[in-house]
Amino acid sequence: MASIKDVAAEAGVSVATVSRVLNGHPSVSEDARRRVTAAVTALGYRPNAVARSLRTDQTRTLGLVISDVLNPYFTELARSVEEEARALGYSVIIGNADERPDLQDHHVRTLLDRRIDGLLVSPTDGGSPLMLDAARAGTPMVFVDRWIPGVDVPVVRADGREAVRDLVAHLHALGHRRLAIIAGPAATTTGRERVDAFREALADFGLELPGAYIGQGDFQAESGRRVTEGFLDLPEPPEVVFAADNLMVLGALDAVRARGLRVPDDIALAAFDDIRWFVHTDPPITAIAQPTGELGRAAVRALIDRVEGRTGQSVTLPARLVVRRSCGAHPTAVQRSTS
Amino acid sequence: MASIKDVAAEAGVSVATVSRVLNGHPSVSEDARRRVTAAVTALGYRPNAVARSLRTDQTRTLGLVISDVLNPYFTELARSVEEEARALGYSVIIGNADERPDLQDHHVRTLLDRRIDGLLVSPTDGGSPLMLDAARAGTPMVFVDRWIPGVDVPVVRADGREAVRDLVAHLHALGHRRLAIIAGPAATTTGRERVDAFREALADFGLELPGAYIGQGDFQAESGRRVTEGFLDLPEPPEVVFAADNLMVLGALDAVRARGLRVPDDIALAAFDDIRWFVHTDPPITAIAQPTGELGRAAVRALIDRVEGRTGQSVTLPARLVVRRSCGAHPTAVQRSTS
DNA sequence: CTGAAAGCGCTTACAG
DNA sequence: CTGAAAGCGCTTACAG
Repeated sequence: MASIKDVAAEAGVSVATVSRVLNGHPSVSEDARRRVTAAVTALGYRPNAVARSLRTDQTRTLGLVISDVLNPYFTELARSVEEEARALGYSVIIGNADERPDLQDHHVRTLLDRRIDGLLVSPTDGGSPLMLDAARAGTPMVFVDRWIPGVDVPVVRADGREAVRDLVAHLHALGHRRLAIIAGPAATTTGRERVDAFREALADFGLELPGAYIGQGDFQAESGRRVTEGFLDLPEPPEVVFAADNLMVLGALDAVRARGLRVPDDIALAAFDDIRWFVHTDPPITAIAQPTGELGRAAVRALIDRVEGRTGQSVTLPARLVVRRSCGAHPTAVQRSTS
Repeated sequence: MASIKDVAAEAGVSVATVSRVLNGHPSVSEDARRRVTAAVTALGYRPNAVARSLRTDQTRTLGLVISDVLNPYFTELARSVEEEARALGYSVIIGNADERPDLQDHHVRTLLDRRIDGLLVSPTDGGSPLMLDAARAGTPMVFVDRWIPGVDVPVVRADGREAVRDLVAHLHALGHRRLAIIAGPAATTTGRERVDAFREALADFGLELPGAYIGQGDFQAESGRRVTEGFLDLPEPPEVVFAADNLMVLGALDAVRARGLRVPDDIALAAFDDIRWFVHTDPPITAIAQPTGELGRAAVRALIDRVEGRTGQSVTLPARLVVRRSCGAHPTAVQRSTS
């Protein structure tokens, strides 16, 4: 592969001059610029980003560590992150933690070794020493969706409190009183917050959230199935199961189907995170939708602000309830969205 | 951030010795090794992968350019690719082309500039000069799922011919005679092959595939909707619509639903690529499943073979039909899978 | 406007 | 077993 030296030789100038025209430096004669450009195309020269990074101490690359690529929510997040980053002149390298702290650490380490300019993380756990150290050491960092309390890092996320309250109001209006939740891992903020929001909303309606109605999931489909089976085995099963993410509701659906039960007649279902398929499931699933694209873009902007020395801000956007049929027929007054 | 010099100073040895212990070189005294290790942990030193890459001319990184991250098929492919690569000591950087040739080129260029060791591509089109040049210039490369004819690059893919024939047999047995297809872009191999396989299978049953029954899609949901609307507007609409990927069938479902029609009573639906949600759609969707994980792993092995100087082989794995209810009730004899 | 030279952080023959 | 030194491909003050 042709190097800058080859280009310099071909153009009859020094490598310094080649570098200057490559980087659009103003003080280069028109003649030199023309010859360099010609040499570049003649040789099919492409600058070596590795060498450039070593020299400039910047990679124009952002790292994104997501909890699970198989989850459409994160996939959409990743897409908007890459899009915004690209628009701002950065590349992004994605690491998939698969909800495993060890894998998460592996990716953080790899990304740090590659000297990415900034790190976007949706932590799978309470934070490993590695990640905490990186944050303290001053690596530009921003948390998206999930975050780690007590660390001085901006957080970009959706607040689902209002939407969860709307959901509970909807369920209550439909006559449901025994509501259960499939929670995410307690080590994650979203795992805890969604249960808290649910519990508080229930309290507003004079309802309780008994321990038996809190199933411990891990944001993966299989745990949704397991927890739902447990609910169905209860002497008094819940009337509604609210899954804290879109994968666990898939598992819940599997479990309900395996028992030959029907939704919403025998049991109602709802989920956090909305995906396109929910319109076409049997029945269409009521869900809480996050402004995913906006979150991704805001996170990138906050991170790049930090990378470039500005102060990146935390951002919290509201989530919203999308009512469908999985919780039962409902008065049109409550209806926020039909599809 | 501490550099190798700092470690050398701290350990009281030369940078050469530090490098040797870092790379597990045998000829280092036990004493030196101990002091270096101690210095490394004391300083929290992490080797700079950028510098190492520049020096060794290898990045231990593979590039993966997929057609669409929002498509669960590619997401699963990406996951298995990363997994296998990691097991073999490589990282992977994913580029999402969003089915756009220009974006694909952008990512190929970026990846090449970063001097990735090898490139895995699922081309969105017939191949840009950039990609063709890279292949000719000897960049280790492997095509997955889709490929470009006439280029000397191994191809790892699924052959859906048998499964498509099984699908047509299934449809024929159910009494369907007017079968239509939503095709992928003619510029992609999968866009063409699936139509060909469909046409051939129809011919085996004495059926034709009229031009009006071939809708031109682009592998995205919206095109599935548009094409399906066109089919429904036909004086004689098809009895079955077969979508060449899982996103377009989503659009088809949207279109059918918008007209108030029912599947399979009014129109039958089937798709290429199986996803977990198909079990829970209304009705469950009959699909052709690819051995996605296997494809990803085989592609990585073939690519790493090339990277490391061995001859990476092309691999073709069979796809299989998964019968559900979207094409109508069916004799259990034909049934390959229920869920 | 232009070039010679230093240096980014590593690895690796080459000597000893 | 160990170190001095060269060099990977760039960028960028410094002189001119």
